[in-house]
Amino acid sequence: MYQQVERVGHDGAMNKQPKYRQVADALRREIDNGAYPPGSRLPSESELSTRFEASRNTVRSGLNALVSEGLISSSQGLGYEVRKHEVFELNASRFENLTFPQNGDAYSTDVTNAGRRPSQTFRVEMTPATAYVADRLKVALGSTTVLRFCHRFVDDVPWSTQATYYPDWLAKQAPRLAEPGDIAEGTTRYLAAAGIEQAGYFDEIATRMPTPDESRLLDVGAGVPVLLWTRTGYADDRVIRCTITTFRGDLNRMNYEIGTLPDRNGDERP
Amino acid sequence: MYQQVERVGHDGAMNKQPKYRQVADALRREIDNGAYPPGSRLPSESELSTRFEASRNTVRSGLNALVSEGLISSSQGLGYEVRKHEVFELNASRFENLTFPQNGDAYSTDVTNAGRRPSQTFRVEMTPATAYVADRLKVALGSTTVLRFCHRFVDDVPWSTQATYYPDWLAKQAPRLAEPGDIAEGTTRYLAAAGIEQAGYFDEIATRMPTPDESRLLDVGAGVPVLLWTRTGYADDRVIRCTITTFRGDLNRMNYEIGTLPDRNGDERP
DNA sequence: TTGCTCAACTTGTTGGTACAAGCTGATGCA
DNA sequence: TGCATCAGCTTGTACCAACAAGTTGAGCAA
Repeated sequence: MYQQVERVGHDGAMNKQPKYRQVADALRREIDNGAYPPGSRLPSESELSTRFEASRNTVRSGLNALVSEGLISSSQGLGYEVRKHEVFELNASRFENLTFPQNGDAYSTDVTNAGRRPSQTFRVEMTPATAYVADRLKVALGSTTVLRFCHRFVDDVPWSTQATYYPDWLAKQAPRLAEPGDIAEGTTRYLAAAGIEQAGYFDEIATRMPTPDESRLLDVGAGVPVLLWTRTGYADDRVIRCTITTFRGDLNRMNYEIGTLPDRNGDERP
Repeated sequence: MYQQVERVGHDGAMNKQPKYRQVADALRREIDNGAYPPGSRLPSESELSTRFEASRNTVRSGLNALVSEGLISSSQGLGYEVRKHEVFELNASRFENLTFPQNGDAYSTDVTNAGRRPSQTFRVEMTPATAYVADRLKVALGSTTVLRFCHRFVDDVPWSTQATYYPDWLAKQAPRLAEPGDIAEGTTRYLAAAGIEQAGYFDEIATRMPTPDESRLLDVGAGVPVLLWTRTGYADDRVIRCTITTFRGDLNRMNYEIGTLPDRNGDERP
């Protein structure tokens, strides 16, 4: 039942692409052209099967490729939808200082300023340092750290997770870090009051596909990478914290302003 | 021929996961445990088919999920291999100045310092500004820009593409920008000699799955996102360039040092 | 009108088969 | 010995069939 689709006379150029890829390429082209705008639904598998003279499985392979590219998503019973991308800008270089109302970064402020509604769940726990965290905090692997963990939402859509690790010595010096509740005035301000002023930080940005855990927390399907942001904060020569933030890659972009640059106004798309 | 694998007595907990997902989860666990270390080969589809008492198609679905996660890769005739991740660090905040030997960023220097061999192909062309570039360069959509394009390799492995766009007015002021050859002393130094000194820049970092073009240029298969780095350079109030760099997300990590921080030495893993 | 059921759509899962095509090592010929 | 060939492994592509399960709207019942 195998049939190689050679269509030489039909296509002009020698066409050695497998059928499922032809399907994917054709649909991708139509999506790019705007024939299927963001948010619209694609024809059903059986319709595409008829159109491309291919079996349902072959069409599914093609669609699956587009899902992996992050171009479309599917839901059982509903069909395939062209994905929308509304990117949220994160200004990471704005130096953290005491004027920020809460928790070290400008999440709530930025989201509210964008006219969206922020919400989050929060927990505190003591946890042994993983290799990654131990390296950055300059503590022994497995030694105790205080973890303050946020799961953040924008308009009730899962947006990011943020895990901040503090070394044990700092938690002794600033005991409220290890207490379960929120720190009303913000951790940065609280630490400053305790004599710990963050003087600089080191940011690392990486990307990869989400682990199953991350897929669950951020509610991302196949084809959406995560953006990993690790910020290690220093006061003098001491590491005072390590913050690992996981973003949905399709909804976020990080910005850094360095040196002298004019006032920015207009917004732009990816 | 459909059979739901309910295995209640066997598994204890109610097991409602589809079979292909059970396969993926089991293999992921074994890879994480080190049973299949990076670079090693997985059992063949038919062996897995026997082990999991599933059809080859079902096993392929499970393996496909792991490929999409970026955990393994497959090659026809060879089998499935657990992916290795050697991450290359890119220090993006080191302020660009005249001491850099070439082309605006520290690519060759960094790669050579890491004991790897850099190589690149290069081309120059005049091209109309896309919406993305026009926005950043503050020029009209479709107006002429000079594009200087690099395709970069590390030890002959495709690593990144870098497209730098210069506005037309700048190319008139610094005509060698539009000439096809390399600028020996580096574009930054050349522009400084022409009276254009970059005073600051604005960086944007995003991630997504590669387009087919990017997959080809960077030689990435399914499951590897790209890291997009856009740097817009300013001199006084004028935008002098916009550089869009595309990295393989599995091989690169970007770093920013901001504020005062101690000397860093030890290296670390993701 | 309101609310429920159900048919008819959608995609998801699992099985089967067949052949194409890439890789490797054994075999055999020169 | 050296080289070409080929058998036997691997994954890749393509088809078929059947049933599970989520969604929606039509239509009937209260």
